Amino acid sequence: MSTSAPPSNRFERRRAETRRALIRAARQILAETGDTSASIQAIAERADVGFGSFYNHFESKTELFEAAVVDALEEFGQNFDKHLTGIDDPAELVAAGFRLSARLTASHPELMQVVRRRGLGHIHSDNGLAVRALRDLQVGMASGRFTAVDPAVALSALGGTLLSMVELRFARPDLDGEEAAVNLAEMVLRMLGVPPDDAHEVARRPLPTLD
Amino acid sequence: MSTSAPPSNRFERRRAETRRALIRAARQILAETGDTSASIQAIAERADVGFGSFYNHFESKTELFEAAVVDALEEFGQNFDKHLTGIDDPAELVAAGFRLSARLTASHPELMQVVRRRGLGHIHSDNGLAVRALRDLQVGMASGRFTAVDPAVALSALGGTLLSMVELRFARPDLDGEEAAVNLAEMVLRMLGVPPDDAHEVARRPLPTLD
DNA sequence: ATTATCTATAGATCTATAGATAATGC
DNA sequence: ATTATCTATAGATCTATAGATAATGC
Repeated sequence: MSTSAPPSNRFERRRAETRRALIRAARQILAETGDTSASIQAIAERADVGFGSFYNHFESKTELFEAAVVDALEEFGQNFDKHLTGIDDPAELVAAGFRLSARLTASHPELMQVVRRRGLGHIHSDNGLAVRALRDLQVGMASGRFTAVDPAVALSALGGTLLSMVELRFARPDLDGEEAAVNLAEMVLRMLGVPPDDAHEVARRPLPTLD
Repeated sequence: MSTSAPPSNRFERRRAETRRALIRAARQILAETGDTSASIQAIAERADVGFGSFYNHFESKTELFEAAVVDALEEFGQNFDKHLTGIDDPAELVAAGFRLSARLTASHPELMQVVRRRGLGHIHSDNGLAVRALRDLQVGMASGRFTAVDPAVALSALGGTLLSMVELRFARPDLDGEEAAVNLAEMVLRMLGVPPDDAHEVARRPLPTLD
């Protein structure tokens, strides 16, 4: 579904482009105000697409906005894949994920505003990011790096703190974002059962360069 | 504002009742679907109030829904006041707050659905609950019970985990709620810097009876 | 020939207000 | 006499669709 075959001909490419334009417009609206009451007409105009085209792709506004959220979460996950591959230690992975997310609020504010406003409801859904996080948590618990608890509980705690950090970045832009991220990462590691000294050190390891 | 003078005469009482009915209807809608696109007419009907009355109290739907969220958070805070007074240890207070919140999802689902859907954006606002939490965190950091960090960071972490626990209760009703709350409370205490042994014990102290 | 997009529009719905009605204060 | 509620409604806006247009496949 997220990895459907690349569009083979010009027809399908154009169709895909129209769909993308609508989703992009929906994402902008979610990021700017989070208010989904904009008319379909206004959305189509923003996407620079004919009004009727909307109905070639979506049955309702709700469906469009939901697709835009899933799309954003997928892109968020791809950033993790891109920048954090090769980190084996689950604890280091969690810390790096926090710090990466903090940086993304600056470099990709539109994307992260969508995560901020709609992420909570997807913590336990089967999107790629949640699935990967769950797997990393389970690896960490199996190896003893993390204290064992119900995986759903650990995932909740991790997702909740991540979202609250994103919220913090946007609500308090006056604070030093890197410092807040490191502090929160350290706290989250302690929460997961990493000894305080260890948590302090791991949270401050150099990050892989994020171009 | 939240503690305005009690309505002196029948006029004001009736006026207040109309306003309450509208807010109650808005809260129901927020709890049921979170979809704020219901028409003002539909909301007025649900509140069993004349359509035009809406404009005597609110200028827009946004204003009404915002008032409903503030109202819900206030009620959430009152539950803390009612059930958790007399607990002096900040760590115990945090743990008891988590367990109380978990129980409230069962006993007051409508209230807690609103907290779930709209709480994140109010973690750093000046509602009563956030202010109290901030104070308790600062007390705990001053006394050394908690590890000192920027209060806004601590508040984020606390609020985020609390909200994710509420999310977990609704998303995974199959899990044992009391157990999940205790586990999360223990994790949060570790996160705040309470030594693991302590955290384990404090999270399991008997709660004050919650009638 | 097929398919998506686009324009135009009918009909439904919604918002905001005006003016009538009902209830209370003084 | 005052004030809030209620009913009715004008005008604006929105949704969903029908039919024309444009672009590509075969």
